[in-house]
Amino acid sequence: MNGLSSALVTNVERTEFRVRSYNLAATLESGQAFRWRALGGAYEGVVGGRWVRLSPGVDKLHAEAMAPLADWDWLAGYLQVGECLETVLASFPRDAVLAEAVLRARGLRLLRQEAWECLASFILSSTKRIVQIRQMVGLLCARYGAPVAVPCGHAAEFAFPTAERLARCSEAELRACRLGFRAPYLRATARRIAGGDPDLATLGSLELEQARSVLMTLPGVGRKIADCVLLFAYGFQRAFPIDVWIGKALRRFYLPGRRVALAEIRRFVDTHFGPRAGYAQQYLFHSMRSRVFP
DNA sequence: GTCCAGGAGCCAT
DNA sequence: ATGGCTCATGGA
Repeated sequence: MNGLSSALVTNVERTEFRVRSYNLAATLESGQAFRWRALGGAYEGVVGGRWVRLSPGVDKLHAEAMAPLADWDWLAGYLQVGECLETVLASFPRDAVLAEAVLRARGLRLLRQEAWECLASFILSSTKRIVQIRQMVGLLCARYGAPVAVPCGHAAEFAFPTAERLARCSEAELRACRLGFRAPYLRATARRIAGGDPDLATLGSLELEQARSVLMTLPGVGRKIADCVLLFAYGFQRAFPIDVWIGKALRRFYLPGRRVALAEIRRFVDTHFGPRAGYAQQYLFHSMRSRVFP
């Protein structure tokens, strides 16, 4: 190895997070975030404009990122390694369906993502499969994201594009990223966010319902996508996104035998799953997706 | 070909 | 309030 590449390789910094029960694969592949690529047992992605490689260990996660780093708080927060999963599970109601879902995805966690990336990604999510959302997000990043530092010899990586950058895109440029009818939604919302109305940095200090109604003023953001952002970016753990999978699961296992409107499903969810309902939702979602039904 | 995907917005009841 | 229709795109 020559001196140059050696110097660059040493720019990778490493750390470990001690964690009780952390299912990295289930967490990073459960449809919360769309930028992680599996490489063997490891995962590579970009968090907060930094390239990251993660791999699971025994009661720990190994992490790599590029120097210089003042600290690892940004990654610990994203991964929510300080969250006590036992406390979360203890808050769940005793019901057999949820219990099985928890067993099927031991160690699944909720991430705490950057608000704009989460919002923009879920605007793209409507009537798309997760693999296709990943493709759209990947195209946006490659074309409009700022390049980030990567290890020597590593393929180029890009940050998630800022709202300001996407606000300058034409609808045609966004459609060229395969966004389809979501292109005008993303463009219009990017312009709102770039203009500072609403200010995503202050939403977290509002009450859940208040923050939700602000998000729902954005083009392309209805109840479901608002709840995804509230849960995955702001940590409102009562938020309970109901997509087609979750709706199917709730009707089948909790409200069977008759035709049930979405409003009734919401009333059931609010009373049944408790203060960490959103966490329960993620277990149910993962369980439904990883299972074959007759 | 047909069906469906981590929906939203619009319009007619 | 509630129920249908349309909006692109790609994979099974």
